[in-house]
Amino acid sequence: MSDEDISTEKVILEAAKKVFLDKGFDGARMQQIADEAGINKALLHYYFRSKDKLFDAIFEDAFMQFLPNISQIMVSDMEFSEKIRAFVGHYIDMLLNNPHLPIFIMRELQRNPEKIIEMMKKVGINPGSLASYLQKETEEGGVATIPMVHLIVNMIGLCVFPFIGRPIIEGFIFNNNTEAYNKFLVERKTMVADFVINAIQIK
Amino acid sequence: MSDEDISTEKVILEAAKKVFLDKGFDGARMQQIADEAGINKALLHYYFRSKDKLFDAIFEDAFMQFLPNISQIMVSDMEFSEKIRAFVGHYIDMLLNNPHLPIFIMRELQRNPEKIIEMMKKVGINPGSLASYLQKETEEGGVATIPMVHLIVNMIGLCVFPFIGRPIIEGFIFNNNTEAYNKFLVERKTMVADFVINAIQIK
DNA sequence: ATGTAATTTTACCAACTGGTTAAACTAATT
DNA sequence: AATTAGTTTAACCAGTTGGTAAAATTACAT
Repeated sequence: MSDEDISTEKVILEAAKKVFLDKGFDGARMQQIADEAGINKALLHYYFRSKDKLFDAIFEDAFMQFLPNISQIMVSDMEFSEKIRAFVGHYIDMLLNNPHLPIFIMRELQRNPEKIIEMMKKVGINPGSLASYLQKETEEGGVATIPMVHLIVNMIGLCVFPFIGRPIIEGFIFNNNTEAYNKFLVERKTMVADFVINAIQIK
Repeated sequence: MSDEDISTEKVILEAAKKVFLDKGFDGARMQQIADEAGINKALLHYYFRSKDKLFDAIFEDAFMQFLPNISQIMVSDMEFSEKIRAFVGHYIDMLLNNPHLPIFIMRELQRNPEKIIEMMKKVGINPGSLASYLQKETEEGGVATIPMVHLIVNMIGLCVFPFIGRPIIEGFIFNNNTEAYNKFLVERKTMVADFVINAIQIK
């Protein structure tokens, strides 16, 4: 019982994640999720009573996965530039494994912005305290005095944007050459790090 | 006839733009667009035969508006750093006037990536030639040898991302303080320009 | 063997949605 | 007065969608 139970639940969650991430809540169909999971619609409602409940389960997981664990790296004892290199590398790697994550999160948060409050409670991190910690470190370390909030947004944006803007970049810049686009994404692991490190160096 | 005709069509288009940009194609309802326009559903179909046709009219406009006219500025005779400052300033200004544009474009292009081909035909620009033009200019001008494709994506990403990620930035970083978030956006006009210029300077 | 939970099958429902139709009304044109 | 295009009203339709109900089946555990 328990074995099958868990595995079926996981199969459903995986199928739901796939469909929801691709189509969004409004575009997703319960039937499609059932098909993807290899079960029928009735069983879907047997495990998760409603589309909303199923979606919530997916979204919470996805949001946690999307949240860069920036603190963990940034509070280590590396050189500041090495911290940036480590963060960018890890974060882009995660996005390469979950390319649909960013647009999904953004799309659904725009559909229901109040959700952000719910999420803030479930996550313990406090971006404010991290920012002031880093602000101090950079000021002491001969790094340009860019407000830390901007630096954090810049870093995340540089990592995330190429995934959100995939159709435009792949289609417009790379003439629909998927291979070139993927190579471009991998290149960015070093390219973005160099870019950021250079940007905050005092001349 | 012609007078009323044009004005009603515009009213519908404005209403449709508002609803589509906010809800996306899947989330938008024809009834809601009719209400927003202050007319009834029948008249909506009288002017635009179907939801798809109405959406296409909106999307094409929105896409053109979103496309940064990067070439125009970049081929002028300014200093390279001034070009960057001008581009970032103009582009962020446009986004401040159309804050929902980025997430709308990204969402709908993900829903129907083939659309990018249709759009490429309607737009004359060729990002490839611009990139090689700029590449030459920077190499001659003592600027760091960052591949121009990365530089362009970086610039656009730095401008666009704060608008796409609004709920996260406003909610998570600014504790839902909308005023602080807006101030942050305006700051970025100089902040992003400085950041990019610094990043590509050779030390 | 018996009971129990998981699963399928099938049929079904109510609400919603895009879209249509036709008749009537309005206001400006001729 | 007659015409015409724009617009409203209101009813309606067919397809889709989330969700339910119930009976039958499967598989496992006691």
